[in-house]
Amino acid sequence: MDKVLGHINCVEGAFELKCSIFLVNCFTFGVQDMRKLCGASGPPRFRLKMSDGQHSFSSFLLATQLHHLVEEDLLVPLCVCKLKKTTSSTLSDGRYGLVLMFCSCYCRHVVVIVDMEVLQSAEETGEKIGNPVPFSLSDARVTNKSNIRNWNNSRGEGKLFSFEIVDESGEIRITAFNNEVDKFFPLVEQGKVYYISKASLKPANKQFMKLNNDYEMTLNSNSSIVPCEDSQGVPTMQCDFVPIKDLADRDNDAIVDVIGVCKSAEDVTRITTRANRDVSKRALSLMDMTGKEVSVTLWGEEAEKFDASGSPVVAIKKARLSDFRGKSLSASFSSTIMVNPDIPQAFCLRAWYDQGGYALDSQSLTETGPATGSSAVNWKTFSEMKKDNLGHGEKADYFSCVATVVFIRKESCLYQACPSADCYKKVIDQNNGMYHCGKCNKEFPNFKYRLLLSANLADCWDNQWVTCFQETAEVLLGCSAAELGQLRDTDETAFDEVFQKANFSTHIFKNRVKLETYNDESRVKVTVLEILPVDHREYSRNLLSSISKLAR
DNA sequence: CCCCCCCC
Repeated sequence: MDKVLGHINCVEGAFELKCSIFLVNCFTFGVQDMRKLCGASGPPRFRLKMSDGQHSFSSFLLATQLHHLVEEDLLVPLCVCKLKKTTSSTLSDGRYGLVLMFCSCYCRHVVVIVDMEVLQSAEETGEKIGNPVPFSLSDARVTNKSNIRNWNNSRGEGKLFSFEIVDESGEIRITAFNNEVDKFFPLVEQGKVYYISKASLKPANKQFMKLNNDYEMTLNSNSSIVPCEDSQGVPTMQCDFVPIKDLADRDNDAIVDVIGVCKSAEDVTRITTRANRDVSKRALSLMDMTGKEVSVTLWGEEAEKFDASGSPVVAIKKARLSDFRGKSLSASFSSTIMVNPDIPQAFCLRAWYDQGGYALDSQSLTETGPATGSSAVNWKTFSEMKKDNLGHGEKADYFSCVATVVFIRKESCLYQACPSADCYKKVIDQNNGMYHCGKCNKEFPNFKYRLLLSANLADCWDNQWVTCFQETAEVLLGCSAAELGQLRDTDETAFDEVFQKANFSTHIFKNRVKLETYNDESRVKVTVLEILPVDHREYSRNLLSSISKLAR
């Protein structure tokens, strides 16, 4: 049996049989299933699993004119037979393929045996020949493996990881949950080749699907993954590298493959995302023979483990291009990062760089320099923010301003949050000394205070309501959430003083602005990301610039 | 059964 059986995309031609001698191992499936399978009221049909000693395939159907072989006890498990004529066919309705777990996972194809001859009886054969590996997918190379991720939502909680596989017919994503994570996570390695069988197949949610496939697979308790030793001929990752210089002409949000020498790298830093997730990041500068550099941001573990020493060649498949600071790249969950990959383009770059490329006076497509004090700061007054419709685009806008606090809402500035380390969910007071967190789905005897401030800021021309979350609110009030909570509960005068002190203070506010719609009503929401002390030179420059714009 | 794609 040739390896062409059971490709990811199950093309019709894949079922041409290249070898005609098979060992019949066993019979499976009863009469009813076969009728369901055929969707007709014909005679019972027999499904056979056969192997050639190396691979087995379980979706053979015996043509009715050969049923006598079964009835005469000639075609029995372990006999050896020669298939003289076969046809392949596709089940017309994909649902049957799924219901029957035909071909283990994905294939709706069957091979109908039209003519065959029993060459050797079961008695003569004696035992199963070889140790055949089931076909469901052919050898499939793992191109991208995720970390283990936990989830927790209204439908429950658990852990999962996913990986992507490619063979000569296409690509598909496979996800493992819970028990299957423990079982398969250590086994699956990026770049290696496996036989994968008895996975479940389901239509992919196109909203999230980055791969070119309408389906995706889930591992279940019956699934098996067997490393394939002979991986020759299984395609390695195919990259279509874009020269760095050409990135300048590519659209924002384009997904590109890049390769370059890592000339420099930032240290890894921790940031908190808008979704309150702590994540590591590290930006690299990659350079190629076009003499241009571009900044690429790595995230999470990729950022932490990256080692820039020795200026390695870095290839990234599926990086996202952004127009932040000119042009820059970001690796995402679907990106594959390869350091010093074993490919010709990498050898070529290495040689070029070591033989003089390193000395090239390269230019970066990504503007660099400190965020404050450079032209990268997007200074706006509140009236400019409104006039320029900031935040009305698809993505949020960012701007900085110098403004004075004119009012802070004291009411509802604190909320009782879940005491778990990384959970900021508001807890429900059970009025029995316990507090319930809907996110962790647990009750706690305590809570932590968190700040959510609504403040009115004014500059010389206008004012604006803004939101400060925990960190910025603590800066604005000069007081921690825990301290403020304590004061509110014990010393109202001191609590009020905190607000009086913060009122009419002037700072640099770095903000995010986005139009948000609730119940058909749209309004611009301004969130303060950072509060910095006023640099008077900056302040003057900002004022002058605003005045001159106003004068025009 | 997830679905995060982040930061300026």
